[in-house]
Order: sequence, then C-alpha cells, then structure tokens
Amino acid sequence: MKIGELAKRSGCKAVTIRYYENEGLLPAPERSEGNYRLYGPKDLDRLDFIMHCREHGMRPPEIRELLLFRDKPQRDCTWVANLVDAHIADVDVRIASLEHLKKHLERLRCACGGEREGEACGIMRSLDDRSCCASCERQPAAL
Amino acid sequence: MKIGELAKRSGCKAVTIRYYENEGLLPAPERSEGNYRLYGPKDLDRLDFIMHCREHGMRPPEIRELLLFRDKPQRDCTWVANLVDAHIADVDVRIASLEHLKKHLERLRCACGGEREGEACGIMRSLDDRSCCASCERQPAAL
DNA sequence: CTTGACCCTATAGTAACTATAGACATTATT
DNA sequence: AATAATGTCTATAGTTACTATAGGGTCAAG
Repeated sequence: MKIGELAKRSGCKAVTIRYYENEGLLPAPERSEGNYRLYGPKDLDRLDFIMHCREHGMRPPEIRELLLFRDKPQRDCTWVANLVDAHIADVDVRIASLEHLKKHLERLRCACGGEREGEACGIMRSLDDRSCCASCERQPAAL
Repeated sequence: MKIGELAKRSGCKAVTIRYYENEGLLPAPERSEGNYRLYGPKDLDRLDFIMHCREHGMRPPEIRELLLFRDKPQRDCTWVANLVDAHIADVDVRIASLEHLKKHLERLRCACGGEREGEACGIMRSLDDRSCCASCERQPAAL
C-alpha cells in the first residue's frame, strides 16, 4: 500500500509517517517505480504499535526503546514493567499538580465579586498580589 | 535595578525577561550609559503579575490580554471571570483525560505477568494489540 | 591592569510535529 | 490522447515558550 492508505488505516498522518521514518521509528520502505513508498502489513503493525504507545501518552524516545525491545526481545522484560510504572507515576504527578492548580484557580475565581468595575475586579487584584500563594512554589504551573 | 536583580527578585530568568520585552509583555526599560537595562519597582510589579499568571498555568497570549486590561481597565470585568472559568474548564478536561490515561496504563501494567520472557511479555503483547482499547478514541493521549 | 561577574545582540536549538513550496506520478474525466 | 484532479516526493521553514550559544562590551575589586 502507499502512504495515504497506511495513513488512513493507522490514523497517523502521512507527514507524520515520513517524520517517523526520518527519526528511525519506522524503517525506510521499498519504493515503487515512481519513487512512492510501498508498505506491507508489517509496517502497519509497527505503526499501530507506535500509535498505541502514543495513545498511552508515550513519547518518541520511550517508544523508540520499546521498539528496540520489540525487534529483539531480551530474556528479562522487567524494565518494560518499570517503564510503565514510571509512566504511571509521572501521570500521577501531573494530575496532582493540575488539582493543585485548579484549587488556586477556583480561589481566584471567587475573588471576582462581580462589581463589574475594572480597577476593583477582585481577580485582577488577586493577580497583582503575588504573595497570596506564598506557601506554594514560585514557578510556572505545568500544563 | 539591573536585569540580574530583577531576575532574582521576580524568580524569572534574565533571558526570559528579555524575551518578554521582545514579545511586548514588558515595556522596553531605560538604559544606563553602558546600555544596561534599568528597571524600577513598577517593572517588578508587572513582572510579578506575569509570573503570578504563569503560576496559574496561563500562557503568554492569555497573559497579554490580562495585561491589556491591567493597563486600561474597562468598566466590565466579566470577561476576566470568563477567562478564568474557561481556564478551569480546560484544567478539568486535562485532569479527566489523565485519569483516563492512568486507567489504561494500569490495565497495561497488569498485563505483565512477570514471566520475564521477552516475547511473552504481556505488556508488549498488549501494546501489539491495538484493538484492546477499541472503544476509546484512536488518537495520542495529551500530556 | 587584569580577573571575574555581569550585561549586550543576534542567531540557532529544543520537541514533536505541521505547513509550505515546487516538482513529479498516478488516476479519472473528457 | 489531452487534461484535470489527486497523491506523492523532497527540502525547508514555522509552531510554542523559551533556552543555549557565540562573540563581544561594561563594571567593580584586587
């Protein structure tokens, strides 16, 4: 199949497929007479694997390692489990930090008394007074 | 004060301060004889405001709008409250999507029976079978 | 008077793609 | 067969919000 069909079947855009080839996640496929990329079912499997990893929030470096393992499975798969564990822990941290952020935002939201007068807007006043969250770390919230 | 002190006092790196000036978030300050940027307390206030917004997970475009309002408060501050509301809703979506992702990852994690044999690793098998999450959207999880 | 810390500009690099330009190949229609 | 529409090719630049680097100037202390 050509790249368009692979894209449709995998749900991955054609440009991204070429990008993955460039990055070494996908092998360079055969070419047709007209220099078109020609893919087989194995390529679809591999791309599906990649997309599945992406659906799990994994990024190219992590996926690259998993592909290496997939290509050449070693005896011990402990580190695969560890990788997933680390990933879960990471997601936990993100959730916690977003919950924390949400609390701050809700407090901020409450500051608006609805006076509808620019200068007096409680939200603006709160944003002006940075010491209000003195107990929290003074660094940008991760989104 | 010079940029270094402003950086220390605000917790924002000097390079980032210059970047914000370039982007129009901060006004171009006076210069010393030796062409050094010279800041006053108002600059610190403004930068603190910006950092406070960042602590609330806001991004430059949003911050830019708030600064406009700060510079020229209009009668009606409703949209400030709306902006915060939208921001909270966005955080909610992110949290929900991460919770969902976590569930998937935990299911994935359970697939590892600990056989410690590469080809048989349940995690790898699960990643190979993309149809396992057929009911979920087939797109990358946002992190 | 030189060392070191600080500051300046301009440019390039980051992640993980996405968009664009300009050209060639294939397929469908007339 | 000619033409038009679509698909594909490469290479390059753009995206966000910065960060890093190169190559130089300024300032205070010893």
